Amino acid sequence: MHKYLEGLNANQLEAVQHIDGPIMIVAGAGSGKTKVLTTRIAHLMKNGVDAFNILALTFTNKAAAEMKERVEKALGNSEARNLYIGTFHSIFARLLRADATKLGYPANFTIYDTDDAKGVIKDIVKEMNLDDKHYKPAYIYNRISAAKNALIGPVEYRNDPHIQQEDTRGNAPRPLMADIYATYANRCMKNGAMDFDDLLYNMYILLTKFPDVLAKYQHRFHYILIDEYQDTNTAQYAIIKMLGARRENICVVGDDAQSIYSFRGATVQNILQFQDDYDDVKVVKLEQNYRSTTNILNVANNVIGNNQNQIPKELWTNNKEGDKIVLARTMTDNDEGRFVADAIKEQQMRNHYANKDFAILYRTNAQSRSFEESLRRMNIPYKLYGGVSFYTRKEVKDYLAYLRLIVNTRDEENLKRIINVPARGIGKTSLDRIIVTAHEQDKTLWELMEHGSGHAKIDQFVMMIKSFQTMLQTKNAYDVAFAVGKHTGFVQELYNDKTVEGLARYENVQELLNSIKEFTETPDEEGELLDKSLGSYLQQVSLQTDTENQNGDDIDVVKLMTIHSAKGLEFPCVFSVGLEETLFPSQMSLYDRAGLEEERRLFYVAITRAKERLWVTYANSRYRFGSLVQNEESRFIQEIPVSYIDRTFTGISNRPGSNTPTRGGTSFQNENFDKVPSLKKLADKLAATQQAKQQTPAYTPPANFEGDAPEKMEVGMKVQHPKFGFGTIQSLEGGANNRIAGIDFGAGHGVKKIMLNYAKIKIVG
DNA sequence: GATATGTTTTTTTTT
DNA sequence: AAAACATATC
Repeated sequence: MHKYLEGLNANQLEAVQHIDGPIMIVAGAGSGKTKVLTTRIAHLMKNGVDAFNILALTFTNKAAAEMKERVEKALGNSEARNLYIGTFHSIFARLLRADATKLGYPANFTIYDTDDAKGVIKDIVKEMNLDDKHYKPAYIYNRISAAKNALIGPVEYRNDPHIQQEDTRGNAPRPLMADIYATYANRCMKNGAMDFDDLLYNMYILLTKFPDVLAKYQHRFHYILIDEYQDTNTAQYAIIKMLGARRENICVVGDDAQSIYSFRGATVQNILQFQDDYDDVKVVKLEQNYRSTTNILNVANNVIGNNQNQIPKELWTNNKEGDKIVLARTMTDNDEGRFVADAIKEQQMRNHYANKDFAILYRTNAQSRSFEESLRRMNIPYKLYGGVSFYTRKEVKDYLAYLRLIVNTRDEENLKRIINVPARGIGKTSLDRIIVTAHEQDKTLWELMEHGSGHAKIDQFVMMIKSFQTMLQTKNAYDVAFAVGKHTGFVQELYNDKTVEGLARYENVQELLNSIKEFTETPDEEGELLDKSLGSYLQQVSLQTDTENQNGDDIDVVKLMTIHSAKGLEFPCVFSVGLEETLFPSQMSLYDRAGLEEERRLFYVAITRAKERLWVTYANSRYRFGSLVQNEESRFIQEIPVSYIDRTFTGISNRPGSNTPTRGGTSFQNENFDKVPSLKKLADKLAATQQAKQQTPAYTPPANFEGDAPEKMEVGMKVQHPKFGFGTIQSLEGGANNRIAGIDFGAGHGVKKIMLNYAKIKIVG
């Protein structure tokens, strides 16, 4: 047997050695899925398949990079670099470059991220004179996104009676949705830009409308492999089907129990029905788990057993039993943070774990705060994955906007973004005038400005951008980017800002420049001259999320991330935190079975990331939107059989910084919890305060309302405000010309800081 | 046109 | 609580 096939179990071997015809690999968590995929690719190549004829699609760049690396290792040569391995989005972006002009886009089209797209929608809503409180850009974006992922274009959208009903019925009708969608699609094309969903949708359109293009790729890709097939949406499904129709050498790998992306249009039906899509589908189940202890796996199996819809399978392991899992309940989110940091320290002392052996997994990015604080306090190094991405920081987006504009001047969004950054005297009024004229003449902003605008500062700006464009042909991405930073004054301005935030911004821009430099300095591989142009750089950076490329695997730090970003990863010790109703499961998911089952699958994913030790934690109360809220424990807690639980901790131990007393350390029966108000009491209290609010009569200001002079005010005085009504002065601060009073207006408005120079305040007693 | 101040919104999850 | 946004003032 070949060396690369050693160490595979019977089922894995069967999956690897199947060469022609459709195959579905149902791979449970930790069953060696990536190993099978990579070995199968190596096996195909050992059997004479050319790397150029293999297409492998993943969901993250990280997964793609790992796959490429492991194939290379298995092969022992550099042939793997010719493989088409990448995310759906990056591979399709690459393929679309070649034929974008057929669809009316420039070859160097811009890729809009979510913020860019929402910005365009916001502009459109404004232009149509609609209320953006009702036509919320985020809502519209999601709706358009869902349509595209279901292959519903603007025309189909308008003509679909069911969709029209959704948009026009109900208590919040949005009858102009179809118009906005159509305008948005037009605007994007005019801007020469595609959003994330367009990369899929337009790929589908390209293959459907141009049979020669379809034929080209059908002949190129003899073997297609799809990772995480349970997370594919309708558009991805249709494209795969078309690309693979000629040979049907399609290999899909997935686990219906880990389907957690339905909000992105993913439909688990794709994997459930794969066997109906093709004749003679070979099905291989990988049910042996090599990752987790028996206890952890049993917990996972029990939890997921509460779901109704699933492919029957039995995940088992030969691994040792391991410790029971630790269930911990704390008073507040801060206590939860402290508990986790303490537990990490304790494990490091007792069992000699390194920092990088720990992961803290949460439902929402906003939960990271308390863990960051506690880890920092205990000097435990950590790294945050996801959240506000490096590439969505304002200064980075501004810099990239310059670069994108230079490559694609059709794009108004990026032009508008930086035309006055740094300030060069082209303000809102001038800009609005150009926008109106351009739209009247059906031209892009750039077309209008290009040949002289009659506005000296704008002409100067145009000349500058043009000078950068001349560099595109001869200079690499870094040289152009550097020149842009220098000649626009952009970098200088950030450098001059010596505030803490300004310093951070300057550093971020330097980091961006470094990454561009790194891009241009990647050595050419033999026989292949890599494209180091700015256009090439922008293409890949637009699809980069910084969960990747920050080679975090090597550094010894605790990792903090959402469960979604943890998919596909594993850690010796895992903390699954925030198991509270309305948080996990999320509030949004509580009302239908499908939503709840997806949350449960998410919990399943969290549990199955753990190899050796697992903690499940939750807090009685936590800050949300700046105010303290009480939560019940998650229903998922009840689904963990008590026999696997080591309930060693409730409450928070008695240590400095904690104001929660504990008796006898960490006992299960802790009296603190008797003091937690019952749900009933809370509900009553809530109702009472709401009633109080309603009983406060609406206040209407008297006519001819005149205020008194600021210097007359004193603490304790009863005063009257035209909007807030009667109140009492609680505090006074600021100098003679800038007096600020803290005034308590009672139940309706509470305490407000009022600037006495501007507000009219009348003394009434 | 830029800056300062006040008001509103944000939280699912990501390519 | 923080950020994004909108309005007012210079």
